[in-house]
Amino acid sequence: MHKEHTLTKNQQIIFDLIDKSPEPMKAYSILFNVQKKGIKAPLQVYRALDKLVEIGKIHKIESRNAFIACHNSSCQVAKATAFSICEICEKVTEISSAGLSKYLANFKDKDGMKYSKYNLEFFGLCKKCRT
Amino acid sequence: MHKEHTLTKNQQIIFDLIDKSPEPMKAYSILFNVQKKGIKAPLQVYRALDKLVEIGKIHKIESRNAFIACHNSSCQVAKATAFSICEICEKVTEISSAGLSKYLANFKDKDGMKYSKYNLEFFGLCKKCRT
DNA sequence: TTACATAGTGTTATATTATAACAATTTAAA
DNA sequence: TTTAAATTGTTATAATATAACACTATGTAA
Repeated sequence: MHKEHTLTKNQQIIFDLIDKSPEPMKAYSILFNVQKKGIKAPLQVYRALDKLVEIGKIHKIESRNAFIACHNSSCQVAKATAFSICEICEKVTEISSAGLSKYLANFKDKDGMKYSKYNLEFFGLCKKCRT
Repeated sequence: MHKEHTLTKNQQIIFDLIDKSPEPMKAYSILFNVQKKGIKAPLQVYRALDKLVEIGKIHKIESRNAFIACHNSSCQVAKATAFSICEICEKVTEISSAGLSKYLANFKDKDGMKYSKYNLEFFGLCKKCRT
């Protein structure tokens, strides 16, 4: 479970928008959508995004420069993320697999180094697009 | 082993530069470095980068918007990549672990879907920066 | 060898993503 | 209450990436 943070006004507005979105949202699309709520500048969006990522309420899909809400309630470590991405429809799903996260959290490189933080993006075709 | 492709002039110039670099290179840094060789515009760089990524000669580090040469000669599937990234010095190393790639190539999500293509980025501190 | 398709090139302009710098305000803790 | 830390609002600008178009090279098949 996430540590509870009281979101500020801008953070709440932007989180709500991302949380309602069925797909990852890009920063300038977020900006466009919240302008009627008084958020006028890119920086206001990016600052809220940075904070929301930091506290684990949202994740950034690095290969897409887009953001989705975290729906992984068992996600202890907000910094360990895994997603599947459909290369046709661009649907993105957060993967919550105890096995996978355990494997990656325990993975050691050649030098015996372990990493608590990672981002994994799988690419393929979703059920719909495969048919 | 990579299928042999004859690189074009621009592709070769840009690959050589990235291949010699001890660290991932960003597109505009590449551009700056190859201007004396007659490559003048961003698009010339991006086109070569796209092709080099496509044929597996280089990889893109998504979280850094930077490119490194593939030094993983056993990398059958150029589309299955894993890196460790030092959060202090930004050193990036390609991970070649048969165990890891086997695990990820065989990973199935909830719906039983397997993914041949993935990108994994681990974050931590490298040996030097840990001390 | 010619003709054709495919891939690559060069160029200008522009779109998209993200941060710097600074002043003012709010919040939370000592 | 006072003080430090975080957040906000704002303008300007940096950094990353693609669109569109005309032209050129290369390989292949008739």
